[in-house]
Amino acid sequence: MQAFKNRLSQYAVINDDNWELIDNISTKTVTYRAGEDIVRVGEIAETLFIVNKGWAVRHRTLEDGRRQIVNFMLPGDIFDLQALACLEADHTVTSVTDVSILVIDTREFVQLLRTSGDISSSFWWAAVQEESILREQIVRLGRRSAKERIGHLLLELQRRMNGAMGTNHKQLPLPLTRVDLADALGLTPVHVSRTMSAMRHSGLIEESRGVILIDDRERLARICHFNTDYLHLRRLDFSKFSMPNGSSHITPHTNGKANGSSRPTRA
Amino acid sequence: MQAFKNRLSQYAVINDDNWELIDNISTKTVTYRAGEDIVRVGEIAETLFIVNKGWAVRHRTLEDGRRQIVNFMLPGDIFDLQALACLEADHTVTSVTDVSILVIDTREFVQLLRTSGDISSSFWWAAVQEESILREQIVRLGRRSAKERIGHLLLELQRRMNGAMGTNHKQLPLPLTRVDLADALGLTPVHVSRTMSAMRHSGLIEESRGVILIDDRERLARICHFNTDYLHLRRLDFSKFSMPNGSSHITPHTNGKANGSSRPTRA
DNA sequence: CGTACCGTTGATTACTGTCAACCCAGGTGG
DNA sequence: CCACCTGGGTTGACAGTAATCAACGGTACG
Repeated sequence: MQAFKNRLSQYAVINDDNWELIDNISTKTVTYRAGEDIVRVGEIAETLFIVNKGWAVRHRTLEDGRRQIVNFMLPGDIFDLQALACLEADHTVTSVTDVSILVIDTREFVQLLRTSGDISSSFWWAAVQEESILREQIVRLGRRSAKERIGHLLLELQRRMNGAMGTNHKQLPLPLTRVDLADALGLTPVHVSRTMSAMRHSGLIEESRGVILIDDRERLARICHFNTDYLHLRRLDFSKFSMPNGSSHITPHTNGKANGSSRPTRA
Repeated sequence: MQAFKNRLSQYAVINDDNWELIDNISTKTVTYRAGEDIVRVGEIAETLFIVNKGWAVRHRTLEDGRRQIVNFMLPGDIFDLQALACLEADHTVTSVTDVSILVIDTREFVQLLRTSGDISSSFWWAAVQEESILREQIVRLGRRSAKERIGHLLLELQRRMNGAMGTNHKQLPLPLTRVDLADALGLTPVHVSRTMSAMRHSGLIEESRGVILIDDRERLARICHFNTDYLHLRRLDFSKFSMPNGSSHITPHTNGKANGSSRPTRA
């Protein structure tokens, strides 16, 4: 849960009662070895998942073998919120590294959402951010060159990893093969390899033993038109969700105006 | 609201009390001429929107002018659910045709979600479907040829329009230029034109005065690897959201087991 | 020490982009 | 009623990015 809390605490003001509620969510930890399927197409999920450690991908394979990675799931990411609607999974989720996953029962989770507006908001924010990342992936695939796609993705993953870990490193441990990158970026592994080596030669990135180093983030960001707006990294205003004064019985653990002070700030 | 109700009623069992709640949502109707911006990048939305009539697109333009359409908004589609998190819009929404839009106040909407589990579920389902459509767009852009992208998008739009209108036509009125299609599909207008004319010659589609006719849907679907699973067109099971027996005070208009019968069916 | 997996590089092909001309329908105005 | 204009759409010639096919090299591991 730590990674999710890291992520959240940077962007939202959560009071102690609510941190306690989050801590008390009853979870089961499950681990998978690298390359195992966590969710399969067509399954109806009964649970939500939060990545605790390791990387996973959501992907789809067409009948003729073409594979597209839809998004990467990093520590702190929640997935299958769609389980709440009890729908069939339309993609497979597979671990990339060894992973540990927190499993949350859907019914219990829905109850939790009812008890606290702040918690609803937290998860809602996470869902909005995820969707936003999907939209950016669409722009990446539709309108960027190979070099831009690679640089842009690396910057995104770096930002997200730092958010999950509560760090701000220039290094990015990247447990992905050229095939993975190609399948995420709509390219072939050969072309990814070629393009990355060109980027290495022009000093945009360095790479050694699975770790990417981006020395001049500004420069890479300029070249790739990377802009963090879509990650919604600003402080949140949760007042929309706070309970009206007349109905505090819905929220036993918080009072209606607890977050009145959390106006949006231009971090 | 009719289009949304059409869409919803095909996939969910909603009881009369809840239909009434939906009908009583207080909305304001706003109309825009073709080509006007409805939501601009960077704005913080205070409202939700439901498309009532006409088409709109969500899109983003890079600094150098490259433009990507992220998704199409058809009648019955809800947008800016992210307004609930009070976040800045990361894309612009623009009308394609003249449109009429229902505007719903966020606060009031959040209240409504609290009063009925069925209503929460309906909107949740819509949100999940939307996200699913985004994921399919990613696969389309990443791993499909020009011909497949075009055919696949046309089939999706046809299915969605029929869902919104409650019809099952072979015709699809398509108010999009080649430029729009190109910007949605990550191609150039010239190539879209060429590819569509090839598709016309091979009898995959017909086109006259802005209306596409897909005579042999099966054939086109086979060629484009189109599969409707991602649209989640099956009956929903809302029991996850139904209130537990002990807390019916939260849901004055419905009792806890009203939807016990809506098991998922293999339509 | 050989196998397996991954990354790299070269040669060639092909799909899609670019630039530019032309066409056509619809609306406007003389 | 017809010349004119405008915004799509189409077509051709050519260019360029990325895909394909294939060989080779390095590192990990049994």
